[in-house]
Amino acid sequence: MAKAPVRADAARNKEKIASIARECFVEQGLEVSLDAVAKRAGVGPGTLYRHFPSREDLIAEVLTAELGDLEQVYASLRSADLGGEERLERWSVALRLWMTSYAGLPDPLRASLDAKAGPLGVKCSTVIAWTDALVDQARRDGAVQDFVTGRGFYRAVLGAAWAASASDDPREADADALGRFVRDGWRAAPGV
Amino acid sequence: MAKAPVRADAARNKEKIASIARECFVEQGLEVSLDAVAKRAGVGPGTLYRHFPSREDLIAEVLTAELGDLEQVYASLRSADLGGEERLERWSVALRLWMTSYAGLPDPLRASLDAKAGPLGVKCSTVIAWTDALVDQARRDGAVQDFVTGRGFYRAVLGAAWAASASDDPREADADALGRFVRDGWRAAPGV
Amino acid sequence: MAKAPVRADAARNKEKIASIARECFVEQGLEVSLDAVAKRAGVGPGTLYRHFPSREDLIAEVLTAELGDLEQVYASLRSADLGGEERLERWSVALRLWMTSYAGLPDPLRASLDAKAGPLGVKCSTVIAWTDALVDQARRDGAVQDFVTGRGFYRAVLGAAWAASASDDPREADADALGRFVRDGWRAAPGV
Amino acid sequence: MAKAPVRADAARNKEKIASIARECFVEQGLEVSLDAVAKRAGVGPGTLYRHFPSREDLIAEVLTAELGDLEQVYASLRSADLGGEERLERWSVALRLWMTSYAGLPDPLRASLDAKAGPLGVKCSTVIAWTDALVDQARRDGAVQDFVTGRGFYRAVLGAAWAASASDDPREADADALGRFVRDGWRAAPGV
DNA sequence: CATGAATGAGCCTTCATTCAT
DNA sequence: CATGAATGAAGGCTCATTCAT
Repeated sequence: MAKAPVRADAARNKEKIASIARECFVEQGLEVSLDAVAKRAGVGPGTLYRHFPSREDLIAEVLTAELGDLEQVYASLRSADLGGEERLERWSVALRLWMTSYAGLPDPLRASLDAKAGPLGVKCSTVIAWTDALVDQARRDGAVQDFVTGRGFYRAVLGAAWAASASDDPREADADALGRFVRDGWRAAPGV
Repeated sequence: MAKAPVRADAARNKEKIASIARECFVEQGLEVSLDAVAKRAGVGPGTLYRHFPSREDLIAEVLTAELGDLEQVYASLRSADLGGEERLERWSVALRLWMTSYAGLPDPLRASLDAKAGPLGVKCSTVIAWTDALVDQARRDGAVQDFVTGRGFYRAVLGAAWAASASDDPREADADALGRFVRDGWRAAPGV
Repeated sequence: MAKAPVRADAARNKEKIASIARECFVEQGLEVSLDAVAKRAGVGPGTLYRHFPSREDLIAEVLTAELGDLEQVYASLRSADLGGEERLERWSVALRLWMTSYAGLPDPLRASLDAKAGPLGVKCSTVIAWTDALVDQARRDGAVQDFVTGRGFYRAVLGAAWAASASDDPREADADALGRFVRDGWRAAPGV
Repeated sequence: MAKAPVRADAARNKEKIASIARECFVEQGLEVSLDAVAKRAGVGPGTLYRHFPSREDLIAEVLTAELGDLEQVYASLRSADLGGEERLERWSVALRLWMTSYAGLPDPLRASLDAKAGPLGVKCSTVIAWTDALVDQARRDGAVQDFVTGRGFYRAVLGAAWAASASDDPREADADALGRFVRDGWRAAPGV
C-alpha cells in the first residue's frame, strides 16, 4: 500500500519553483507573468501548473516561508513579559510587515478573507488564529475594546497596510499614521 | 463670449458614454473592457478614446456625479448643528460609501493619492480639502487627536473601505467594525 | 458669370496648411499623421481634406516650392557653357537632392512614375521633361550612351537616391558611390 | 548529443506558417496583416508570434528558401568558365530577381543594410559576402572599376530593383534599362 | 465653406491554461 | 511525470476618411 512515492526530482522542482517565485515576487510584485517565473526556474509552464494550479496556490506556498518568521514573533510575544497593549501593538507591526512582503500582497489576502476556502485562506486562518489568541490575551488584560475580534483586528491592519503601500514611495510616516488610526482612532479620548 | 463652443452632438455623446460607463462600472466593476463600454454606448472605440484618453479619465468623469451627492453631504454637515465628533463620524460614513460606489474603486483612488497629478487626483483633492475642513472644525471642538490630518483621515477611511469591500458579500457588519477601528482604535481608552 | 470667387480666407488656409505640412515633412518625414498636420495648422481635418483630398495632393503641393529651386538649376545648366557630361552630372546631383528633400519622398515619386495620372505625376512630368531636354542636349554632345532616356535617367537617379537614404546615417559617401554607379557603371571601361 | 530536441509538431507548425506567409507575401506583398497570415495558417496569433516575434523575423525566414536558389546561382557562377564581367552581370540579374521576390521586399532589405543587427541583416550579410567574393574575382580579371565594392554593388542593384518594381506593372524593359545604368552608367565611354 | 466629432477595422501583443509529445 | 508548443480571446490604441453641425 505504497502511499505516494513522491519522486525526488518532483519535490526538488516544486521547491525550486517556489524559491524562484519568491525572488520574482520581491522584485516585481505579485503580478509577474507565471510564464516568466517558470522560465526563470528552468521548467516549463506545464510543470509550474502541475504543482501550483493557480496563482493563489503559488502565493500561498511562498508565503509559508514568511509565515515562519511571523510565527517566531508570535511565540516570543506570547511568552514575553509585556502588557497586553504593548504586545498587540508589536503584533500589529509584525502583521503589517508580513502583509507587505511583496507588492500587491494585500489584494489576495483580502480575497482569501472573503472566500475562506482557497489555498491562501488556509494559511491565513492560522495567522488569524494567532491574532485571536493575542487579542484574547489582551482582553484579559483589559487592553482592548469590546468590539475587537482577531479577525477584525487582522482586517483592520490589512486595510492600513494596503492604504500605506504606495507604488514608489514607502513613506514610513504614512504607515505609522495609519497604525495610529487603527490603534487609537481619530477621536479624542472621551473625557479628554 | 463663446468660450467653449461645445458641439451639441459631442456633448451628448460624451454624456452618453459616461452614463453607460457608469452602468458598466456598477454591474461589472471598474475593470470592464473599454471596448465593451464603447460598443454598449453605440460608439466606436475611437470616440470613447477621444473623450476619455485613459481609463482613469473615464473613472474621474463618472465619479463627478457621485461627487455631487458627496458635496451635498459636506455642505449640510458644515452648517449642521452637530458636535465635531458626530460631524466627522457622519462624514466618514459618507466618504466610505462614496469610495465604494463601484467594485474596485479604492484601487485607483489610492493610486491617485500617491500620484496626485492624474485626472482622478484633481477630483480627489477636492474631497480631501473638504475632509481637511471638517477635521479642522472638529479639532477646534477638541474632538480629534493631534496626529489627525485631512489627508490621513481620508487615507484611513479609504483603507477601511477597501478592506470591507468583499467581492460578493457586502458584510455591512464588517464595514461598521472597521469604522470603529478607525474612529476609536482597538486600544481600550487609557485610564480604563 | 463670375467664375470662381475664391474666398480669400480659403486661399490663406490652403497656403497655411501647405507651409505647415512642409515643416512636418522636414521634421518627421512624409509619413506624418495628417491629423497632426491639420492640428498644427490650426484647422480641422475636414479642411485639410477639402484642399488636399489625398496625402499625395499635399505632397504634390509642397513639392512645388522645391521645384522652384530645381527649375533655377535647370535654367542655369541649360545656358551654362559646359560639356554635356558635366551638365548632366550636375543635374543628377541636383535631382538627387530634390528627391530627398524629405524622408520617404522617393516612395511616392516612384508611385507617380508608374501611375502617371496622380497629382504628383503631373509635377514630376515637368521634371522628367527637363531631364529629357538635358539628356538630349548631352546626346548631341555625344556624352551619353544610346539607351539613355530622360525618363530612364530620372528613374535611375531615383533608385540611387532611395538606396542612399538611410534612416539615421546620411553617409554621403554612399550617395556618391551610388552616383558613380549610375554615371559610370561598375564595368571597367571596355578596352582597359 | 541532443543539441536542439526540436519538437516535431513545433517544427511542422513553423514550416506551415512560413509557407503560408510566403503565399501571402506573393499575393499581397509584405504588408499583409500578420493576424491574417496566422488565421490562414490555421494557428492562433500567439503561435505565429512565438515563432516569429516580429514581421522581420518572418520575412527573414521566408527569404531563406529563396536564398537557397540564390546560393545555387552563386555556386555555379563561381565555378563557371566565364569572364568576370559576364559573371557579375549574371549575378546582378539573379540578385535583382531575389530582391523582388515579393512586393515591398526592397524596403526591409534597405533597412537591414543600415541596421545590420536584425534578423534580416544576418541573412543579407551572407548575400553581400557572396557579392564581395564575385566582385573580387571580377577585379582580378580587371573587369570592374576601382570604386566598386561588394556592398556598394549590392546597394546599387537594390536601388535599381526598387526603382524598377512598379505596383502593378512589372515592366521588364525598365528593369533592364536600370540594369544597364548600373552596369555601364549613362556616360558615353571616355574617348568615344 | 470650415469644423472637428465620429467612425471602425485593424494593428501588435500578452498570458493563463491545455494537451500532444 | 515533465515538457513547452499551441491556444485565442481580449487588451489598448491609431488614423484616414466621412458627414452632421
